[in-house]
This record gives sequence, C-alpha cells and structure tokens, in this order.
Amino acid sequence: MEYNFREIEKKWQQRWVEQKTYKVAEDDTKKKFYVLNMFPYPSGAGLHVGHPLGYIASDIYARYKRQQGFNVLNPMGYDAYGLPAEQYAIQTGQHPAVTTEANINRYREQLDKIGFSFDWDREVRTCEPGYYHWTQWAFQQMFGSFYCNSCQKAQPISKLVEHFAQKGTEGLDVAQSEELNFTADEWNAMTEKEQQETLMNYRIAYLGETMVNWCPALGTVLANDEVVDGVSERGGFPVVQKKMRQWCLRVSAYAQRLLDGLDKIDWTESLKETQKNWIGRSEGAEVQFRVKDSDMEFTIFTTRADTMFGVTFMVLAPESELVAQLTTAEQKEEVEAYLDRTKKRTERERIADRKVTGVFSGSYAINPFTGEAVPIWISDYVLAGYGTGAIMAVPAHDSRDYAFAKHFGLPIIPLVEGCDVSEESFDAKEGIVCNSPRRPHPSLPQGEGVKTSAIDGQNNSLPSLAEGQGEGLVLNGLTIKEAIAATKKYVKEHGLGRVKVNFRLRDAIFSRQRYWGEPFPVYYKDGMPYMIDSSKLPLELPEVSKFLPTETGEPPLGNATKWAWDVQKGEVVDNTLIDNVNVFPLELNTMPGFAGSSAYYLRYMDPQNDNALLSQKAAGYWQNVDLYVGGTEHATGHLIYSRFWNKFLYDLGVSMKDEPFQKLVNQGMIQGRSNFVYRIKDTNTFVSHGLKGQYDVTPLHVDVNIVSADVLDVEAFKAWRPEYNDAEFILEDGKYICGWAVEKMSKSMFNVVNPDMIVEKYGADTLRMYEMFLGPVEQSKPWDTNGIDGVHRFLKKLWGLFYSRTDEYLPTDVPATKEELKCIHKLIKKVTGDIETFSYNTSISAFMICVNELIQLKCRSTEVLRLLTTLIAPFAPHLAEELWEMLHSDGLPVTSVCDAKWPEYNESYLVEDTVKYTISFNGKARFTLDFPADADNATIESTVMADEQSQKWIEGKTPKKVIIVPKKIVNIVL
RNA sequence: GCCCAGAUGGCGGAAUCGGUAGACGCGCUGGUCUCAAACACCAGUGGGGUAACUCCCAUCCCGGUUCGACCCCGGGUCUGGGUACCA
Repeated sequence: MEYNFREIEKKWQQRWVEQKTYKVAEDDTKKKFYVLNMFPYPSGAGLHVGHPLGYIASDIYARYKRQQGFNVLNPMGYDAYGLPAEQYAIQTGQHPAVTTEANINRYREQLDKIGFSFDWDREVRTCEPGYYHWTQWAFQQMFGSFYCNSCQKAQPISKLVEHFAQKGTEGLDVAQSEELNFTADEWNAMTEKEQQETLMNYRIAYLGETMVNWCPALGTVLANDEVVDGVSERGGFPVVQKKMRQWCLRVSAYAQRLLDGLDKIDWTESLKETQKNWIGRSEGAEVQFRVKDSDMEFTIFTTRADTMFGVTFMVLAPESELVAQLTTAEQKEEVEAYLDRTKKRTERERIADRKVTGVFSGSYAINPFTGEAVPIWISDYVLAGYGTGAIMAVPAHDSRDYAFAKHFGLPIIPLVEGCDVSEESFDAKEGIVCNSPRRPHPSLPQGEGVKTSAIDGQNNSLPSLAEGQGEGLVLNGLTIKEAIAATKKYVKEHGLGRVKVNFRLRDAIFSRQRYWGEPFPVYYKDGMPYMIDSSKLPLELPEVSKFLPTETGEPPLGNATKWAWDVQKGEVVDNTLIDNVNVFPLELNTMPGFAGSSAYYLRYMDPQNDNALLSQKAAGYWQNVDLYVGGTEHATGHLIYSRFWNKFLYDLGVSMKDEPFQKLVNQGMIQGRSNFVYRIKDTNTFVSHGLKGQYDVTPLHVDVNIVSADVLDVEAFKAWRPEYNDAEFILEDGKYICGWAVEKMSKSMFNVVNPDMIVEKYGADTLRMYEMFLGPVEQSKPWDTNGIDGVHRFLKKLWGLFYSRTDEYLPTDVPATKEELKCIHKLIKKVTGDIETFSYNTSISAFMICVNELIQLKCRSTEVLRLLTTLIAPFAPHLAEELWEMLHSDGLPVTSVCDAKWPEYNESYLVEDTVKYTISFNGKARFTLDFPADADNATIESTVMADEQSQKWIEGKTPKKVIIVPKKIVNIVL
C-alpha cells in the first residue's frame, strides 16, 4: 500500500470536524496553555507559502503542549477592517463587507487544507458587531477614565471631577495634555461645556487638537507607525503635517509601565530594544528662561543640564505657540515667510532635504546662569511635539546646534577640557568640564536686571547670578555625569526649573477619515462629544451611498443618511430628524486598524459573550497568552497598542495580567526565490544562464511554477505568454538553465508559491514539515520548492516502516531490541528539547536519522512505532492519526493521536558502553581511543601514555601537562 | 548618524558548556533497476596535493586570550532590520 496522503488527509480533516477534536473549554482539572498567532488581514491575494509559517510553528507547539496534558487554547480569526477592501470598494463600488467575507472564505479554505488544530468555534472577525461592540465599549471606558500618576493606574473620571470640585487642581498628579491650574471655585463656576472641555485634558480617550500625519491621497490621518520614510505605509502616498481635532488615546500615560513591563516578559532582546527606543525615555531637566525686556518666561527641556554655560542661542519649533508671542514687530514679516515655507514642506521633503533653515524672532532670552542675553531663533529642526517645543542651543556639544550656529554665524563656547570644536561639535558625554562658570562672551550682551557673571582675569570668584538666586554653581573639574547631577540639583534647589523625565512615545491618534472601520459610539451636542448609552452598543456601521469623502470634505460616514442619535429612543435615526435637542449628529470618523486588534486575544477566551468583553471566569482561567507568534513588523504598532490597551483593561479588572503576551516568537519572513530567463536584446531568443555572458541580454522574471530545479520547462514557457509562442532557445547540455535571486515574494516577480498547490502535490504533512525544515522559525529565508522532495521521501519512508512494498503490514508485538529503544529514546530527548526552543528544523533532521536507523534495524516493534508516531504527531498530524489507528487495530480503543501522551525518555537506554576520546598533542588532534564509559582520569592518562601511537608523538619527552576533558579529549602538552 | 541582529560548502542550514567543522536535506557525480526515461535504491561529494594510510588549507578580514576558538575579547568590512532632527 502506497502512502496515499490525499486520502489520509481528507479522511482525518473530516473526522476532526465531525468529532470536534479541537474544541476546548475551561477545565479546572487541567492546566491551561494559550497559544496565539497574530491574526491575518484577509487580503484579496490569498495566502502564499510564507503566511502559514508562523501558524505551523505555533500549531506544532500547541499540539505538543496538548499531548503533555495541557488544556490548549489555539484560536484563529480575522483582522477584517482595513484599507485595501475600502480602496477596492471606492474603485468598484463593491461593498467592503462583501469582499472581506469572500476573502475570509478563501483564507479559511486554504487554512483548512493545512491541518491546524484551531478551535474554529472561537473565531472572531473584527468587523462584526458582536465583536466591535467591545472595541467601542473599551473606547467608552477610556473616555470615562483618567490616569493617576501616583497610584500608577487608570481611575474613573468621576474621581477627578470630585477632586476639582473640592480642591481644584491642587495636589493633582495625573497624566494630562497640558498643565492646567485652577481652584475649586473656578471649577465650580465653569459652565457644563467648559467643564467638559477641561476634562478632555485628562481623559484617556480624548478629543485633541494635534499635529497629525495627513495623507491627502488616502484622505485620512495616519499614526506614526503607519508612515514610513515620509510616505504612507499602504500605497506610498505623500504625508503632510496638519493640525486637526482628533480622537487620541493617552498612551503616553502608560509610557513608564510599558517600559518596565518589558523586564517581565520573555521576548527577544532586539524586540524589547526596539520598543525601548520607541518609548524613548530620557531623563533631564526643564529650565525656565526669562525673555529680555519682558515679563514673559518660557521653559526648555534638556538632558545636558551641564551645558548651561555653553548656551549661545535658543530655538523654538515653528509650530510652537511661543513663536507668535516672541516675534518682534520688525521680524514679523520674515518669520511669517519662514513659517509659511516650512508648513508647505511635506514630511518627505524634510527628510530628503536636511538643509539648515531658520529665522531670528527678534527677542532675547536671559540665561539664568550667566545673565547673558541670547537670541531666540525659530527653526524646524526643533519639534513642537517633544519636550516643550523649545530648546537651549549648545553648539559646542550638539551637532544640530553646531550646524545651525555655523550656518548663521553664532558663537560656539566649548565646555569640555581639551575638546576641539573647530570642525565639529563634541557630542560625547565624557571628559572634564571647563568654562563653567566663565567670563561673559563678548558677542552676548548682558540682560537687564541681571548681575554679571564675569570672572576677572585669573580671579576664580564665583559668578553672581540673578538676584535672590543664592550661591553660584561651579562645574569646572567635574566629569560630565557629575556636572549634570550637580546642575539638576542646583536648578531644583533654586527654583530655576525642575527635574523631568520625557518620553518619545506620543499619544495615539485614534480617528480615521475612513468608512471601513469601527464607528465611534459618540454623538455631538453643542460641539462636545457624548457617549451613547453603553447598553445600546454596538453602534453599527451605517450604509453609505459612496465610500469617498463628501463634497464638503467630511469623512465617508458623512454620506450616510441615517446617522443621527436619538437620545430618548436610544437608537440611530434619520439625519433629517436632527434637532440638537433629542436627536444629535453622530461622529463621522471611524477607528483605526489597531483598534480591533488590541484586545482580540481576550475575546478569544469568551468569544460569544453578549454581556461582557469576557466573563471573569474565562479571564480567570485563561489569564493571558503564553505563546504569541507573529512578525516583527508589529514591534512599534500593534505590540505597543495592545500592551497599552491590556494595561488599561487590567486597571479596570477586566484583564487578569498586566502583560498580555508572556512569550513572543517572531517568525522570519519567507522570501521568494525568483527565476530569470535571458533574452538576447532585440530578438525573441533566450540564452541559458551559463552562456549569457556571450550575448547582450535582458534578464526577465519567469514564473517559478514552470521552472524546476532551475531548469526551464521550455514548452510551458512558450505557452505562458503569447509573445513567447515562437521563442527560440540556446541551451546548455540540452537544458535551459535559469538564473535566480532572492526577492520579496510578490506577484510582479512571478515567484509566489501557493500552499494549495504544494498540498495538492505533496500533501499537508509534507508542507508542514518542509516549512519547518527550511531553517529556524525566527530567521528569514527564501522559499525553494526544490528541496521539498527530501521531506516527502522521508514521510514515504516512515510509511514504509508500516507497509512493505508488497503491502504486508509489518508491525508486530515483538519486544523492542536494545538498539531500537536507544534509537527512539535518543529521538524523544532530541525532539522534546528542540520543540521547547523552536528548533524544529533540527528535530526533523533527527526524525530522518531515526527512521533511517529503524529501517536498517528492520524494526517491527509496535511499542517503538507507537512512540515514533506520538512524537511525529505535532508535525505531521494526518499521517500520525492514520498510523495511530493502524497501531490500534488490535482491538484497543482508538483515541486521537492528539491525546497520545507525550513520552519521556529513559536515560538508561542512552548510556554508551564506551566513550571515544580524541588524543591530541599540543592542541592538534591525532587519533582516537575508546575507553569504558566509567574510566577515571588516572586510568585514561596512564593508558594513553603507554599507548604506542602516543609514544610516537611524545618522542621520549616528558609531558608538561595532560588535560582530560570528560568524554571528549585528552590533550598532552609537550 | 544612532541602536539591534547576522556572516559557515554550489544551496537551505547543523555544531548543548570553548573540545578539534560542515549533521540533515537539496543539488551534483557514478552505479543498480529499465528498451528508455521517471521513481526507487546504493556509493561519493568543502578546497588542494598524493598511488595510498596520511598531510596541508578552510567558519567575512586583522589581532588577542586558551592546550584547544564558528563560539570569548579588541579593531575593521559587508549584509539585513529598527529608528531618524527626541535636545
């Protein structure tokens, strides 16, 4: 009987469905294990061979854990909202729901062929009301919460309102957009609208006026991680900066917790590093600068407090509110021209063109340490969104300030002993501080009302600072680190500013001007947003006549005619009924892609629950994800957002764990292996790869599916495209050899390999094992169908242990021999260890070696074959089920191999009788000798010394040293 | 620019603690079977010299530590990824 994979796979896939083999439920008698894949966006192109890589890896692990007795949750679903379906809808009028559904069905069909152990009863789709109900609910909870810094936790906004009513902002330590100060009386005197607007400053989901990445071509805003090199990640359209009122999530409030949490989870160091950089914690100081001839003051942030004596100018971001206040009348025109110019530049232009630009505001700031008046400039190298949007420039020790100073001829004052700043700035934080304090700089006038900090000649007297500011500061002689600390302390003690930690992580912009996303459960009354009653959720996405923005530039939901909220009835009603008394307009924006993917892992725990995101019981049992498998491209998007989202839900008591994904494995990308043919220029003649050097040729991509082992199927090529019908070929050795290259797998390179085709030709088990055999899961590697025969051959060999070529069923109840047991126990040890470390490729090698050995040994033992079948079940589940069934044809009750207990190896079978030692002289290996496994060092040494071959190498010398490494090597140093 | 990861045969990749390279598979070469091809099976396969045991050279480059280095340390080259005026 042949290994008929088609029949076997069909049979078992059917049986798994019928018997609901992979259905899981909470079971208090078993320990849980939660395996999760990053759910796919169902694109129109279907799956290629790279997509299932991670799913196969996690499926193997899930099956392995199940065999170890764990209750394994291994769900799958679809991230169903997204731009491509909407773009397609705009072009064709086809409703995104329709295309999405069709794509999902295609994905499902493809996935089902591969034999995953998913519990499909738990499937989620982010675009379904039953799912996005809870996305909307979470948003409402964020709207109704603020973040308390002192208790490090989200709190109900009502607590804050109470605090304001009693104490105003006094004693408040909370996350906020800007620092507000008001008294209880002032709060109580505010109108409803004023109070609501004030609360926006604190809510975790808030409506904020922010600079956004506006993509005119897509007609929407994009999050920072959706913008790559100044163009949109999807489509590659230009992006400009624009100020808009948008929903935002106060992710920044959680910055410290997001950073600290990284220490508690089992992710790769490089991914943690990426997140650390993205969060970007920096410790520094905020220092106040007075404006000369004015009572104005402004604050800057610096991490280099030690460079206070090197400040020679100040710079404001063009978008800073200070610009208008500090621009003098005579500079006004020039400043406005500059602002206009910078506003017009797209993000991309700014990146491409790093010219130094800037304009003088006309005002001066007074350095509180030197009393000098330094000019205030405006330049786009300072960002409005970071720190305070204003900096003190120290050209000697910051390369950007240096470039600016050189360009505009501003003074440069070095502050580190022996540093040379004639050509470039000295940015390193090492060396000994000098010039602090120092003599006044001749080109920097003294500010009014501030005493001089002059040092006369060699007199090292302290500089006197602004009146009432106490003792001066001496940094000279300190290391930079010490100087930073000393200055911070001084700043704090003298009320010049405060010590401050800043984060690079920004709040997430949560509005998208799109149709195909979750609608906000929000209506507007008097210009202020209100949440619709949570008992009325979900608020379903309305139908629209077209998917483009309206003529007035409103988002696509502006096209909906039934998109108003009747507060009395608690339902969506026709827009014509809007009276702003009982019926109000609904929000027209929708939520971004990451909204639906931020808590889906929680929903899998209890996917059909209509009363809550999930029950406390389900949450208590499943806790969090034990193993999360997905691509590294989500490092600064999804993996930040969902950690934030989970922490918020944790604060609410909904999620049980502070971190959602305990262990994370990043699967590598599968690249395509493209093939090329070489057309001789201006002809229809193609020359084989080895001879192309003799002609002037154009390489052309050729469909990899008509190439086998780099040999072109010439007839198939002629049939591929009409223009090649009469193509001619110059062959080598009678074959047309193609060139190849590793590229991204994509249609345009004709290198897409479809898993269905592989399954059809070789079977799912071969596909699964081959994908794992290609190399380590974490590594990117090219797909090369050529190697697949080896794995397929192995499965046939495995089958051959059960059926001879003459269709004789081989296994019998003969006792296993010592060699067979040794062989199989070695395998148990190897495979168990490999699965734990995701080294599936080496496990598969071990399987091949073991099966070959068993064939050599003519193994017939059911005992051994049962163990072998158990071990291979996670890798090749269909075949294993079939073999398992055959092994139980003796009348024993047949259960699925999925529940076959994972075996433990017995060390006693693995013990070797003798051990090989390599004998080396002066580190050069010469020969080997066998010793009994329990021989001691003294015996080994004396035997080696007496050995004839050794004597040849020793040549009568007395060895200086003899090193015996257990079971490996004897080295004799002469 | 900064941060991270990596570099081993013709190819994908092995090598647990530093233990004397190249597991396993592909490809290639030769053989068996066949009218022939495919499949299958057997043998060989890092490079170089030799009739041969054996020997020499080989894990990106240079240097170091060690009896011994793909592995540890220092310097450099290249490739991939992240990030980009974050003060």
